[in-house]
Formats: sequence, C-alpha cells, structure tokens
Amino acid sequence: MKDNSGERIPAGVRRESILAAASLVFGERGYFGATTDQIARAAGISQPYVVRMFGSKENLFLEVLDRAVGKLIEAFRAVLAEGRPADESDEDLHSRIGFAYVDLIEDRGILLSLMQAFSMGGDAVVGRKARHGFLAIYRLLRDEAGFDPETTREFLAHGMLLNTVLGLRMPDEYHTDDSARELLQSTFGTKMQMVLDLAALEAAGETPAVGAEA
Amino acid sequence: MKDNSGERIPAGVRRESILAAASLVFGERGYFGATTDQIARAAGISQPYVVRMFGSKENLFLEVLDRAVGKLIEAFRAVLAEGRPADESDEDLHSRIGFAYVDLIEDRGILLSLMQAFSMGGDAVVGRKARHGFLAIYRLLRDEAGFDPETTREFLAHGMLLNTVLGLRMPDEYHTDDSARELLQSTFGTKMQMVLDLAALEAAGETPAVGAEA
DNA sequence: GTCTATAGGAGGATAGAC
DNA sequence: GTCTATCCTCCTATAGAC
Repeated sequence: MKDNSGERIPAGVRRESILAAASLVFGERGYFGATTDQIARAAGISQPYVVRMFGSKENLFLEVLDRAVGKLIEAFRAVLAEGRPADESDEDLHSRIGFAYVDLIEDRGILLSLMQAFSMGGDAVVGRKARHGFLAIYRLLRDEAGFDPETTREFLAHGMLLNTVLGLRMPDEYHTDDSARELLQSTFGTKMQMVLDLAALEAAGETPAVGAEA
Repeated sequence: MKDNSGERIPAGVRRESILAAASLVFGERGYFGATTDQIARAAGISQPYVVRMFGSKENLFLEVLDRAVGKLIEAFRAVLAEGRPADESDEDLHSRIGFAYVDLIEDRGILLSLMQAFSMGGDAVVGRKARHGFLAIYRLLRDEAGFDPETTREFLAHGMLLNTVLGLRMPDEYHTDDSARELLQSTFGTKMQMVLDLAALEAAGETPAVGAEA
C-alpha cells in the first residue's frame, strides 16, 4: 500500500504512527510472530524504515511496551483525578477503574501487546521491562488508588482473565457456544455488547488489518 | 548433546519425551520463538527427527496443547474423585482445586505453554483449539465441580493471574522488590515457598535448559 | 528409529540513492 | 525522511543412508 505520495512527515508523528501500528501487530502475533514487514505495511511505509527509525525490532517492542503501560497508567490516573464522591464505596471505585480498563480495549493493541509482553519473562531484556511495568501498575493500585493487597490481587486477576479471553478471541465463539456466552457475560458484564461489537468490526476487517494487503 | 549411544527407543516413549521437551521450550519462548532445533536438543535427538515424528511444528504444538489441557483436566478430576467430606464448604472445594492448579507448576511446561496458546486466538488453527481447551476447563468447573458462573469466573481469573505472574518470572524479583514480594504472597499464599524454590532451581539451570547447550 | 546433509524460504538489518 | 536493493542468518522441512 505504501503512502499515496512521497509525502514527508515529521519524525515525531511518524514515530507515533509506527508505534500504533506495531502495537496492533505485536498484539496480534506476539513478538516473534510479528515481522517488521507486517508492521511497516500496517504503518504504510517500507520495512527498512521501521528498523531504521527504532534501531531494531527488539527496541521497537520495548517502546510499544512502554507506551502500553503508559496509556494504562494514564487511564487509571484519569479516573482517580475525577475525584471520589463523598459517599463512594471502595466497591464503586474498584468498578470505575475496572471500566476504565475495559475501555482500553477500544485500542486493541494495548491490552494484547501487554499480554504478549507478560509471557516473555524468560527474555532477559523484555522480561525485565515487563515485570517492572506490571509492578508499576500494582503500585498505582496500592498506593494511588488505595487498594489493599487482597483487592489489588482480585482486580489484577480479573484483568488477566479479561486479557486471556480477548487473546483467545473468545467473542468469536459467542454465537456458537453456550459456555462461551456465559463466560463472556460474567467477564464483561454490562460492557459485553461493546466487546462483541468490536470483535464483529474486527472480523469484518475494519481494523488496520495485519494480514490483509494489496 | 544427542543421546549417548545410538539407542533405539520405542516410538511411543520417544513421542512422550519429545512432547515433554516441547512443552518446556514452547512454554519458555512461545510458538514462534521456539525452534524445532531447541526442542530436539532438549529431547536429546536430532531436529529432523522431531519434525518427522509430528509432521510439522504446528502439529507438535497442537499436541502439546492437547496434552496440557488433558493434564489439567486430569488433575481437577483427581481432586473431585477424592470425594467431598460431608461437611466441606464450597470454599473448601474451591481451594482444594486451586491447590491442584498450583501444583501443576511443578511441570513448568504445562501452565506456560497453555498461556502461550491462550495468546494465539488470532491463529485460525491454534486459536480454535485453544478456545475449545479453555471452554472444556470452564465446563468442568461448572458441571463437574458444580461452581456457579461467578465462582467459576473468580477461579479462572485467579488462575490467569497465576499464569501471568509465572510467565513474567516474577519470583526472580522476590528479593529485589517489596511490591513483587507482596504480590507473590497474595497470589500464591501458602504455596509461595514452593514457587520460589522452583524458580531458584530453574535459575540455577537444573531444568532441561532451553538455551544452554554444549 | 534415527541421523547427516541440504534445499528453500523468510526475515532483520545494512548500504546507499534520492 | 524515505525508498530500493540486497546480504546473511536462521529455520522448517525433505531426501536418503544406516
């Protein structure tokens, strides 16, 4: 596809658009499964340019990871910044942050590329950064949101189930399997319709597709 | 390393030993990150023999996945088969099955290769099988263990957090980060020492290492 | 049952032009 | 800033011998 014209775009802008594309592709196929060429196509530029701009595939992945953790933290802080109604229970705060998490699905790359990173603990470089990212989120929940260890654990656990169900593309099974439907219902609750809609869009190829070119 | 001698081993036995090796390597590096050569070395045979025995890398992964789901289900059924003391609360059954899950860590490959498979929903072949495996577990919990949807969700959520913490190699951070320690404590509870011990062994290279040859 | 040799294809990275 | 051409490594899979 490339870019229509030989348009020159400021490095900063291009950078972000590559990161966004990489986030989707890495989320979809994982670090090793994704190729710099797929990312390049998704970003509408040439493969060598991707490598040139970030130095290496590994480096690009590390920046994708940073960006994902950053957006997640930003989203949680935004909720906390709204302030708490005087009569809000801990339960309610918990679910407000939970909703913020689910809303992140809207940018499909974020949660999926995080999940991919979380399975790479064995990699010296990526693993280290992934652990630290996870712990940064843990601390935010503990220190800024004020959750106790037990609540934090439950929150994270539910988040990981959510990632898993998404990573599995479980919404695709909604109409074909009763258990899948029940699982999706209890995992996403009132947000389920949104999740199904996103999955349908994606299946229809509305997303900056990873495999579909030319 | 190969095998000391030109020993001939019955196909069935060899098959299982390759599956066990593959389970570790796939768990460590993921489907794309793992090479058939690493698996071969871990199993003490030549790379072409691995491919020959399973037809293809993809096929091998599918069998690893089947085996992992099978062992998981087997472990849960074993707990259920013990029978329930007349005075056992639902809570207690929940935690007995939970312990069975954590005990599966002892075979490092199982939970990690499951987790890897769960992030491959986008792959037509692997994704389909992964979803079905997950749903089989879901049904076992609902129908055989008798959990209600909410309890099932909580159980699975905790399981996914456990996988994530393991995938991240979080135990490596136990001595260097207070939050990591707290997280590990609340995730593994009384089983934490076991998890730390296993991680230490692994770090010391006692495990049929994936990266260490010659 | 198991190996060695090797074909054949990707894929990441570099060089250099525009 | 961005591309085309290309190198070189690594990896899966096949062929064929023992």
